[in-house]
Amino acid sequence: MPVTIKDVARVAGVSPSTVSRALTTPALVQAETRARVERAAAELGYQPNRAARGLITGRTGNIGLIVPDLTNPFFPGVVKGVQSRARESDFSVFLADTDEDPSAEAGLVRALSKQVDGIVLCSPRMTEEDLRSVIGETPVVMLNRRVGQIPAITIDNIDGIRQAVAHLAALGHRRIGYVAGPRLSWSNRERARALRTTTNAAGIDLVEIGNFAPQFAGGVAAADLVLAAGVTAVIAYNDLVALGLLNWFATRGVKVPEAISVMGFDDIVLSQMVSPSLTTVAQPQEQIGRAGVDMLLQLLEDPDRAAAARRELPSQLMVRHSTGRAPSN
Amino acid sequence: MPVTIKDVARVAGVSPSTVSRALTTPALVQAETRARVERAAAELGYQPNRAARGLITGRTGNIGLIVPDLTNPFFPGVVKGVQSRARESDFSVFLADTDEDPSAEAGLVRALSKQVDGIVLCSPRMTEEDLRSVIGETPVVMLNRRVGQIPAITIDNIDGIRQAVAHLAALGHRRIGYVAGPRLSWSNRERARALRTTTNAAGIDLVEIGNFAPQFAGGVAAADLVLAAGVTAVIAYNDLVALGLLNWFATRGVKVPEAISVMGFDDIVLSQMVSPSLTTVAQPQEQIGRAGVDMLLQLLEDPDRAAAARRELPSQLMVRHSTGRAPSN
DNA sequence: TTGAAAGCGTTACCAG
DNA sequence: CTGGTAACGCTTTCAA
Repeated sequence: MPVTIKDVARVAGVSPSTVSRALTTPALVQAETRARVERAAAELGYQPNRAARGLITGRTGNIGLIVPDLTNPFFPGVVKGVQSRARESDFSVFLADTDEDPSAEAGLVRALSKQVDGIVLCSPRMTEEDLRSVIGETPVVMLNRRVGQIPAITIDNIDGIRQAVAHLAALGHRRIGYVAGPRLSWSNRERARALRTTTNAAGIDLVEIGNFAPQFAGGVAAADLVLAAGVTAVIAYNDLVALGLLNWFATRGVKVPEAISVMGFDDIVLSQMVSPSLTTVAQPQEQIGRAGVDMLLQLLEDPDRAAAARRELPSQLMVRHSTGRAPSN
Repeated sequence: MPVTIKDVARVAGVSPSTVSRALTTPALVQAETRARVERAAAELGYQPNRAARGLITGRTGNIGLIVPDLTNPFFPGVVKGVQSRARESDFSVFLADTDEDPSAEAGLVRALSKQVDGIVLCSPRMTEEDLRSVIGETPVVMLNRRVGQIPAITIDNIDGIRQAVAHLAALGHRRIGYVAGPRLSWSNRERARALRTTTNAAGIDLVEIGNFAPQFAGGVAAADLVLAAGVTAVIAYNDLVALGLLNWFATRGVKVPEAISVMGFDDIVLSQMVSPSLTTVAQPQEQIGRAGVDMLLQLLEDPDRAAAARRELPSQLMVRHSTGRAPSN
């Protein structure tokens, strides 16, 4: 029922081959013939069948995107970036959500790999072993994780933490807490490590608390531990955790920032929607997504040259009310 | 390079036809042969090429999902539902985000339609005319909108509004505001209409304010108008708008719920993360997504019988702090 | 119950 | 510059 290349060929009075060329390699066909083909195609509303094309070219025009949890507002930002960048190059996006289940990741990659030209793996939690086995089979770009030479987009966690600590130090804090995220999260390990060296260099005491789930509930769960730690400021693994802290502090009657300063990481939109608004380190979410697709497309063009590509995006401290003033002590 | 059906056939010592049958219509092949094929397939890690299969069966095993804006936390919930239900039936999901641009919707549907068996259209804003033209070409299930006999999943907006108004009435409110959402949104029109009849029946004054963008900024923009309207309670088109109101009220020093009660709609996770937590009407987001896929799959099975399908899910008032106590007046 | 062959819509290759 | 033919990986007749 749908119109095929043969229909167009018949209407244009040429062979299917010529139609194919006219539409995909216009330079190879006479201007007049091309015009005739284009007219016929438009008239019939012809849309090439991508599956058929992919069968022979080996290119599907699709990319896969795997995220841990769409419910964490950080990821939709990334997804939008991937989406819009992909569409610019006429790629479609397969989306899969692993529900924070590391064991599902590898399977999903394998399932998707047959239908896509490459995969953007967002914040993968899987083991390095799984990772390596999986990237052997399909072009993959990782977001928010760096493992060896695997193509990856990351942000500058170290500098982000540096900015955060400098801010707290300037406010006079001498003892701060860190509510850690998932043990398997690369970002978490990076941030924790940066925090240790930075606070150490600044002569600030660091109390590490956790690990906790990278969600609101994780922050709620951590809140009392934070209070017990005797810190005047706390940095949470991400904004969601920070919001959980904020919320529990509010119900406990602990004033923020008067009694304790709170900082997040990510700059999800929510962080400006709460009061006090949340001081946080911004990750350019859409840009991360776009950069991931950029790199993947390069990788598809030229597997060798791009294979070594890694790119680090800047992070940016956003000072807001939750660290608004220095504590008295 | 990838392993094809022929490879499996060779290893199993049978013909490709038999492999195909063993894997897709096991009943048609002898138990022993089938076992041999399955062993070979597993050993080689064979994954059928869906594109090739689709070429001949006319089924892609993919569904398309189009949402207005992934950044509104309502939609990720729906996407997760679609995702997980689709995966249960071995379907993959193409995702597209229109960025709240109604004119992009029809084009996206057309672009996707060649690559999918059907499309789930979430909260479409496009005109009825576009809608009808588009559904003529591809199986479509709408979410959160009802137009004629087009298959659709909706929630019971009327009952949701009824519960909301009853709650406010019980608290003693006699004059309430409604911050309207997008003019083109079906949900918005439904809620506004329900609000008129319900408040009218209860002898409550209704002040309609807006339209505003269905986002945090929309609520911020509406807040002063709400204060000027002299209402003791306000219902926002959705939670995001309500959060915008809450935020602006906070900066204005207007106490919620003491000075004014605020209600949202949707029950996005955020609504429990702010303080005061937001009273809202819950829409079962994942369930909406799942129901949409359910209906789409039915529709694919049996286009005639299911074509008339429409399903309405219940909505549920969630009372929280933002309407916590009755106003004194 | 199994195999051979045709064909899905497209592009690539080779003549002309 | 264009047409014919083969091939992509799979399923589906049709015979055996």
